[in-house]
Amino acid sequence: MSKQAASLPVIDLTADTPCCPPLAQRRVPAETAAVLAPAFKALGDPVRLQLMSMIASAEGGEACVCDLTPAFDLTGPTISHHLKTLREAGLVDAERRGTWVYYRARPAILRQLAGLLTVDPTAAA
Amino acid sequence: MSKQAASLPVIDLTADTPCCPPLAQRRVPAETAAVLAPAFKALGDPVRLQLMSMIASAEGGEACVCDLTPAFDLTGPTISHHLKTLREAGLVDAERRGTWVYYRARPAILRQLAGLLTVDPTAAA
DNA sequence: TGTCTGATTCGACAGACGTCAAGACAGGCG
DNA sequence: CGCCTGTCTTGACGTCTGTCGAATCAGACA
Repeated sequence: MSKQAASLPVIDLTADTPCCPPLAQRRVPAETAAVLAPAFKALGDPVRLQLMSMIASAEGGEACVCDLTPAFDLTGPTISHHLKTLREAGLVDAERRGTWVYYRARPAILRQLAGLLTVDPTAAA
Repeated sequence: MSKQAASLPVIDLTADTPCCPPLAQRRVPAETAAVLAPAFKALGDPVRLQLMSMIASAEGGEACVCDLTPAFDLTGPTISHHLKTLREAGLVDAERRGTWVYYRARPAILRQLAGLLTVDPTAAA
């Protein structure tokens, strides 16, 4: 990732984000929207949504790229690109161990997003 | 981007969608991903995320376009375009009453999305 | 009827996105 | 060392997206 920091924010939502009163409870301020929208955007592709699920639901909490790639009818570079998108959105972490690279979900941000979308149970459908 | 459905799917997620065991619990099947990803995608823009919040948190559960538009530094057509995107994603409903058009959130799909992102509280950050 | 206001649609444009092939990089092994 | 396998980066291509101005549609009202 030998790039300048400008293009790769690598959001850290684990800590001081102006987090998550439910979307339907208080109006989301522009700054919060700017921070969280990229995470939703990252989940807004069917392939990435499945990748996210495969990683988050994997045994041991992590998944190897070598297991993810063959699950799709896409080339390796394309999967790698999607994983990079998830990484830059702060949704997953990557770690190289020997030959293989493992991806791990970051539950904190998932909880934030879920909290944002939470709806009062008394609200009608 | 992936495919593009003919034109206006206008997803109805209120009923028979193969809904929502949490993303981290069971791997999301391709069909479910294809149905839900567009909803996340619709929320993946800061303007739409704020629009969604303004609508969902509005008094009476609905918001007039005339109240939404001036909250942004964007033209009317652009706001209208974003609202159309939210509508096509099944996140909101529109209703014209006289001169004004009112938008109303659809809690059911918000609940589905929130459920998908739910994480076991025992999971570490 | 005509006109005014609010909202959407249309047409166009720059920029971003998803995808692939080809190449580069990293680590293991002979 | 060289070679192999797994992963990522680069460069390119076509499509989609966000935005605007202009035109159009829908009601209200005189």
